[in-house]
Amino acid sequence: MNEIPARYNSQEVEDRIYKFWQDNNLFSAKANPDKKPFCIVIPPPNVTGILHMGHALNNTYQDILIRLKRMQGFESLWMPGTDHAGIATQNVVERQLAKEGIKRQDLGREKFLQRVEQWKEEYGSTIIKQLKKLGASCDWPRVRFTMDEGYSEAVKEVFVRLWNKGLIYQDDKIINWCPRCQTALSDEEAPHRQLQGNLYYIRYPIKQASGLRPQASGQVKKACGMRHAACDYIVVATTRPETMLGDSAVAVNPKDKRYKKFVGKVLILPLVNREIKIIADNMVDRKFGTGAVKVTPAHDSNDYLLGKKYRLEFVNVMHPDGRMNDFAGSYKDMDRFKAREALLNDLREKGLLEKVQPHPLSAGHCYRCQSIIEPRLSRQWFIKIAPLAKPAIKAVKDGGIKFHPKRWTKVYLNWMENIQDWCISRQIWWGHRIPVWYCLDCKKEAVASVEAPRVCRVCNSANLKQDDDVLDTWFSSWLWPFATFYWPFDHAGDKRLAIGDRQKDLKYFYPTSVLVTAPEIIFFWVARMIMAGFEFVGKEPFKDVYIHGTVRDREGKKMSKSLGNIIDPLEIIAKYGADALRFSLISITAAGEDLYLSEEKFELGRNFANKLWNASRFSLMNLDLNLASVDLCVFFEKEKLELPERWILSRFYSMLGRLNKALDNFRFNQAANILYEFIWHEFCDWYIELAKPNLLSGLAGKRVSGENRNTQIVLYKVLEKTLRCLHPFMPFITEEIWQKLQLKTHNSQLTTIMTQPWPHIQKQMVDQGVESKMQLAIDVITASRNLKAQVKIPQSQNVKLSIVVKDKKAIAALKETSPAISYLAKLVNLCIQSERPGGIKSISALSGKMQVLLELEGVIDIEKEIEKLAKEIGELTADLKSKEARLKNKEFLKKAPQEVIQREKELVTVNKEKLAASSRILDELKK
RNA sequence: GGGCGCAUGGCUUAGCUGGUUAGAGCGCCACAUUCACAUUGUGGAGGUCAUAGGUUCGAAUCCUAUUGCGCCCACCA
Repeated sequence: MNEIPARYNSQEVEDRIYKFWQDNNLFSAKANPDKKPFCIVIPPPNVTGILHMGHALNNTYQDILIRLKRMQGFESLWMPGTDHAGIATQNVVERQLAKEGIKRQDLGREKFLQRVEQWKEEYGSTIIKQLKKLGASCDWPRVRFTMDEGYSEAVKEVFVRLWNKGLIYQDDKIINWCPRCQTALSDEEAPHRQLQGNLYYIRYPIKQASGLRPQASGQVKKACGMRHAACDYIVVATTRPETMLGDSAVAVNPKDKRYKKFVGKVLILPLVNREIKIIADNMVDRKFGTGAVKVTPAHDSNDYLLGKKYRLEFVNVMHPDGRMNDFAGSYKDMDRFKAREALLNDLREKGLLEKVQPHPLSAGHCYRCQSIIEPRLSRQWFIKIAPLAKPAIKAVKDGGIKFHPKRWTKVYLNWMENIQDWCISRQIWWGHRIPVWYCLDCKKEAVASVEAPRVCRVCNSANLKQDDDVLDTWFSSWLWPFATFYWPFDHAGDKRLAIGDRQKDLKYFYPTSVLVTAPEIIFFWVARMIMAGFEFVGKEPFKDVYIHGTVRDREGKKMSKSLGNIIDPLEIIAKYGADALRFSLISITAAGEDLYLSEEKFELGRNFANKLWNASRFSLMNLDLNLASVDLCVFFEKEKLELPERWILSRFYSMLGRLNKALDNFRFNQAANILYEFIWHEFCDWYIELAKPNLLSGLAGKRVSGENRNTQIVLYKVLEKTLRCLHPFMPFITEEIWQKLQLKTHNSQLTTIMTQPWPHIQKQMVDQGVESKMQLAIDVITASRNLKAQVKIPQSQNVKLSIVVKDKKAIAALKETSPAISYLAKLVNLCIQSERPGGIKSISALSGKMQVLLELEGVIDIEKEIEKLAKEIGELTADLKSKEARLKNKEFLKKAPQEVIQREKELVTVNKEKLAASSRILDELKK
């Protein structure tokens, strides 16, 4: 006993066990024709990443599945890796440079990239180390990085294939521009968020026939939109007034009577005094603002369309960093928001700012730095994505790929069916450079190629230049499920596997089985992987997509560094243990719902681990036989076991049935709770207590046959199988205990729980009769404890108990279990009969079919007892009334299933008996 | 503007295909410490299942509407 501490010490166990697993190569998986494959590719965390609760949750789900399937006999592969995360990583390194007072431009492209590499070498494995702390059983030697040499070849290959199909094009479009990161972003990377902004109403003077321009204030008379023929100006409403410097028209709706006469006239754009036209287009909403809209084709996507349609001027008024440029006149070099203020002041002074209205609006925000996105006209690379979406839509509609929970299917389909072309070029340096080359001499043709071309195909010049931009990070991530298997095989890049083995691996493990991720990743990654899978490999990348919730703080806010509400999983692991972290996270998260976290929640897992530890400690202290030759099924058939043993076996196997079902349905929290309930409240609370008399010498109440050996076997078997069931959830503690158990009962060398088979259901051991007999005993014991507490008799004091029950089966069952009852309820005498004995002073409790009476030596508090009985009688009467009414209802009798009616009838009988008994006692007491 | 989710005791929640006396955990109250575990045990108090209608023999569960909270999508000048 001394060698096992009374408290589970996760710190002492976890690193040692993890090392044991790794040293024994237990996470590795190989194409194995004798087994079915099960494969998960990890959502590759950013190389810059440090483990947060979202990762902890995400990877715990994956590890549970991987470990479960490994035990269930699958060749279970968890493919690990990291993502180069272009913008995020570049930002991190740029920030580091800033501390040294350097900009990346000072270094130049080559040197900067060296810096990033250097940074990656130093910190890139942080997240991997942290995943190991969590217990992740990834096949680490396979680890991939989205900028591995071989992986990069896959990226280029894909680009060229799409290029050859004509699906890649370059175009000038309004894109999401982040002025801080100074790059284009895809629509998904610029999520809209609510802002409290203003709607500014600005007067644009009309150019008079005389050619005279109205002066500033004083001269203007009437606003337009007022049905006056002689307006001097038109009022437009805008939320981004600084963009007016780039206006090239004002648009109205052609049906708008207020403005009909102005269409075709010319306005003088204030502040810059440029002439712009008034045009009419159906796109304009007559009801919004003044019904007249300024048109800025280089800074707004709608305006861009108008600009193209009416051949307007495209005036870009900003530098890439968000400051105003030469076209902004006196506002040149001001930041866009400073310029806004300055410009509004000037308008106000000139009397051209009619009014300002608070106006909630939503604007894109950079998903990496949160800056407000500037829609900006620029030349970028795009993919025509609609053709790729087709098979990806079909696969989900046909059920070839399933989302769990189901509701995400709709979200996915809705996005897919309205998919927009994907902007894939980024103006940063860290990433896959776009494999397109231009000839600087003839300038005739751009070429896309996996290998850098030597000479121009047209003019043979060697003066070629590669495109400066890099590809969107997600353009490499979308290949993850197959590029990690070295697709397309024939590139020389990575020498870790022979080409034949690469092909074999992909063939064996692809399509992968399950993808586990968070909802915000559906568009970025899940949808695109599905498209890539069909396009490049011809098959779906995975069969099931499990979408879990978002980790929030206790107020429901997302956890973020800036909010300071982070709970660091590594601190939790240090304090509570990785198993506790894992179990707590899983157990409190309803399927697919967000989870609201606070540190106390981890006590749940820690306490549970400690409970299991101590139950095991007790078992280890009391197991002294070599059980190597015992087969549970044979044993069960041969031996006539006592009720507690039959009961715990029955409970175990019915628990296993429910557990399997929950896991099959991705109901992880339910699975965790089934195990918790069984281990704590059945195995520990009841079975171990019932096993004690047989195991411990010198305890009173030894059960009849006192078969110590049978008790040992059942205790061991149930514990050992339970450990296996719990292993995917709490891998460390289960391994530690399991190995100790093997040593104690088998004298065996160290093996591992990891590769033990998942327990098989043994239906012959599930026995409803046994369970209800035991339930009767549990009810009596509980009632007895309850009665003792009520009259403040210490639980340890021996008492006399009578049970009154009519049901003959129940009487027989109670007689069978009476030793156990007497032991656990501390009874000197247990009297089971069908009629209440007279003349004994006692208090009573109703439990199921039984009335339980506790004999008392002293005086009973009659008032209290009467009160309690009256309450009971009241409740019983009400209940009886409603049940009898139901049984008289013809519709009920006609339509309800027989078993429901039957049970209702039984309850009426039982309740009637109880009511009669209670009334009788009440009468006695009243005398 | 469209879509989705959530609403159950003081807090966090389970309740999957309608039939329970609506389960837990934390917190609270009372009692318990030689016998695996105070990271414990035993017992208790505490719920008109957001509101209003409807379907049904029967609704926390299904339908409709309302309210509140949260999330996602959209070319909301």
